[in-house]
Amino acid sequence: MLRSHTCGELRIEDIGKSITISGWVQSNRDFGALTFIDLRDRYGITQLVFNAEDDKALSEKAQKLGREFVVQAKGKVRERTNKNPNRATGDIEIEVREMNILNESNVPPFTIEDETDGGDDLRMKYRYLDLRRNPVQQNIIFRSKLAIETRKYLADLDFVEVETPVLIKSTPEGARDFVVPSRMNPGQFYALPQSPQTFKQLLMVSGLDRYFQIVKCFRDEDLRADRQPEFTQIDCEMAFVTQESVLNTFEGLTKHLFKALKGIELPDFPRMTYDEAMKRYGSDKPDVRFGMEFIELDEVVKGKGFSVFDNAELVVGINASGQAGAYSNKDIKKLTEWMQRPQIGAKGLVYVKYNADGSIKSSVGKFFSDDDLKVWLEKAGAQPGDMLLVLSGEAEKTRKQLNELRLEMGSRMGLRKGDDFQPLWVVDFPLLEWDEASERFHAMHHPFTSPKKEDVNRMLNGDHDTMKALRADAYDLVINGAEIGGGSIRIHDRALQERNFKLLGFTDEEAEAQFGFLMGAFEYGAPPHGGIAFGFDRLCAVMNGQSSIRDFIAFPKNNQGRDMMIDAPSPVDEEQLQELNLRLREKK
RNA sequence: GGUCUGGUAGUUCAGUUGGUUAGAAUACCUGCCUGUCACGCAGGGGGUCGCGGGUUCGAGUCCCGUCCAGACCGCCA
Repeated sequence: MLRSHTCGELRIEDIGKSITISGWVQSNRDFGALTFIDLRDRYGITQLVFNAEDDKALSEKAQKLGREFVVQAKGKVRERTNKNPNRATGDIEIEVREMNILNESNVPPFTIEDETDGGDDLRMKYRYLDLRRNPVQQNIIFRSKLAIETRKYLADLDFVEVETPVLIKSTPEGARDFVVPSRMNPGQFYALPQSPQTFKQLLMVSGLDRYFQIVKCFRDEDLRADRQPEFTQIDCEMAFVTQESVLNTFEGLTKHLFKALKGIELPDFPRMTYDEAMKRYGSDKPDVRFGMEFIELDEVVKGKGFSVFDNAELVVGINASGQAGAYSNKDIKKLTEWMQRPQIGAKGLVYVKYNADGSIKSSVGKFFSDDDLKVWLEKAGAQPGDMLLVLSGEAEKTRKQLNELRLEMGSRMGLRKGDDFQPLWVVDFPLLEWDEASERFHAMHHPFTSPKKEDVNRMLNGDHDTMKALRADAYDLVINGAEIGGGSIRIHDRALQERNFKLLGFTDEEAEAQFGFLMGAFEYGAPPHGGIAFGFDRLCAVMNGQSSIRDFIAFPKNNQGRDMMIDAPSPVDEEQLQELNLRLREKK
């Protein structure tokens, strides 16, 4: 028996017991005649004591234990003379009688502690050591529990977990596909799924009624802190439902997960249309933990001879409450420069400080009298001490820029608290988005999304401008400004689906070649259906107040899509290429 | 495809206007120490300053290129 107890479970009640524990050496505190070893495993840390008076040879052996050695110790639990209140096992220690070194360890390249000194690349290269650290281990355990609770909740609602294939067909729509050559079909390729979308719809045609899957998806796009090339979704689909049923079901799931894992009872989720979200927050995934909503100022700023505003499509601002005193001219200048960085690209930033003493100071004081500015402040509901920040220009761009500013100010003002969770549904997304560059429509969600019932006829018969105004039964779950999930009611009618492909620029032949199987299925009694997919990694991160998903994935990839531990991707043998009928292009 | 930040001891970092033998903390090694839990004390070893080129009497420092890492924009139906 390598252990009778874990390193986390012995307590004062266990005093006197003879036990065996195994684990890793966390630290070695050597006092000559007395040696303390902290032994660590997933469950905790227990202190071992070696006394040279009792057993000199054993004590000397203990003195030589290095960090991360794997050790088995047999001995007696005893009460400590100096207790450690910071540790669950701090009342007891093990008086060791026998010790075996199960394995030695090199000196680790970074400290295996809650706060490590290791940089990101080292941690990724030695991920198996990083995963020994308690915070990362807790994240992985959290993820496991989240998956288990998801399965429990959905299974109770009669959802069936179905595995869909990983080797599927490449489609040019949407994200880039990862592609896998087929040895048995020379010159042909599988693609890894960006999502199991068409399969889950087919399962609805099959009458499975309620499907879910916790499933890996793959997208060959550039990465971010919250984007990995392979990621996990809680993927779901339901037959005979309206949007309302889908939202209620997955609001229920989300509430259950927060209750089960965080002990938090979330109130009902507010709903906001896409248009409203854009108008009030300049984003389709607003962080509603704080207000600072957009204030449109066009009516009160135009026609006063300030050409920047007069020529702008939109003049819009936010009120940074209580910030007038906190920003010197230099600070404003810095903030303006921050807004002018190419990532944001604002032309400038207008401020109006409503000072605590009631006086007004503004970067556009030359063009507007105090009385003019007071009208702005009134419109913004500003109080003395507040500061108005105003942008102007082309409407869509300006809203996007002000969204960045709002989030930045929210962060600076400490309004985006990690332990505050504010979910909302964003609904009524546009069905189609006109892309100027390629002069064609793109599906806002995906090409299987149904227009709203009242828009179906307009979609079948309308002109170009009508198409721009079509609304979809598409919805996103947003928590704290992060898009956690998205879904829609799907098209289940062949004619409507054909029309949609046509609008998206498919020829009939292309649509048939790529999605004929789906449209064919629609002709055999496809029920109305809809669904949703949650970003599982993101949900883990957001529930823990973090923005990077990497620490919730056991073996993540870096910015370049590389696994730095196994060093993938890597070249393959010429022989392997030949077998796959592939030839690499000569390097230029 | 682009923008920004960084790369100096095992690790995390400092390194002034270009100027002597490149430092600190921590880790590591040796010795001492019976109540530590960030143990303490004394001593020691440890550097291709990412790589290549250039400017200069002289480059960790300036310039050009390149590689790597991170954040972001584009992209992500």
